[in-house]
Amino acid sequence: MEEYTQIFKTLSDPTRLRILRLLLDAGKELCVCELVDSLEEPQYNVSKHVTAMRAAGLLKSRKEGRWVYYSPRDTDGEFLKLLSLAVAAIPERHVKHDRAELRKRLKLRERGKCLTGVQKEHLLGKVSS
Amino acid sequence: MEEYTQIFKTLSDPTRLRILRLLLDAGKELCVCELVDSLEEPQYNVSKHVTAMRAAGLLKSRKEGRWVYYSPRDTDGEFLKLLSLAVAAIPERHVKHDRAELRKRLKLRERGKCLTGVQKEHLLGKVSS
DNA sequence: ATGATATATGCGTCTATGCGCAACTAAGCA
DNA sequence: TGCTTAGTTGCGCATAGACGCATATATCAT
Repeated sequence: MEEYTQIFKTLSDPTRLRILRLLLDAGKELCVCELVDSLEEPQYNVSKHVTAMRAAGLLKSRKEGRWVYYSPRDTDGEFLKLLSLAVAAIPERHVKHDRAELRKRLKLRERGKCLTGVQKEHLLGKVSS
Repeated sequence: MEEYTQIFKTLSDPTRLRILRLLLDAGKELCVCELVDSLEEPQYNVSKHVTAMRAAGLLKSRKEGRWVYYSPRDTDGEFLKLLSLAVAAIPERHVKHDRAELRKRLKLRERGKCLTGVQKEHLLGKVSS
């Protein structure tokens, strides 16, 4: 069962659950800096989380230039399909804020591409300089 | 989101996931000693896990004499309903053994009631005497 | 090449959690 | 009243995981 408990464990962290839900709602791949600005979590943290989710088989990634776009992995099995539906069924009020931040952030795209990094400087994970 | 991450965390342990799946498959409430003999996990361990699952809102319990019967809580919301379907969709080979042990154990019931405690003595959690 | 930028990762720390053991509660029975 | 039995709970240990910080990698621009 470890194959399945691993997936539940991955979703047992608020940041990771928010990431998956945001990606499911967005309907398009998002890069790390867009996730950072939407979730308002430090860059190194978001990066670690998406890496873990990718390892768990929940996300796939695509590198384009300096950017890495993440999206939900195609749900091959019935289990993952139903699990995604469950996550998508979390009432909207829990995800409203993240979605609003994402909408703002997506306005910075041009021709559908992300052209800049993290906008909220205090989320970079660097302290001085 | 903690309300939801808590549920995922609860299912991120193999024993707890097996308990839920077994209860979903059984279609009837099971007492602790029946779970112990089916899962072949120590009694105090199973007890702790079902207590945690009950606290997380996944199970309900009913006491009858010396026995406590557990069953999946009625899934009021869409989220829990889909989550239960996902757990029920875990391929059968992962739960075959537990189910076989449960089938054997249920033969000890009389008039639909459990009349005895843990049969596999080494799972009691007591060591000597 | 040099520097800037997007993302990833290694390390130390702190907290959370699962397990084994032992003691406890509660219900039935002699 | 005591003994047995089904289940629960508190404690200590060991491990796993999340975070912050610093640094590393990789790509692009000048």
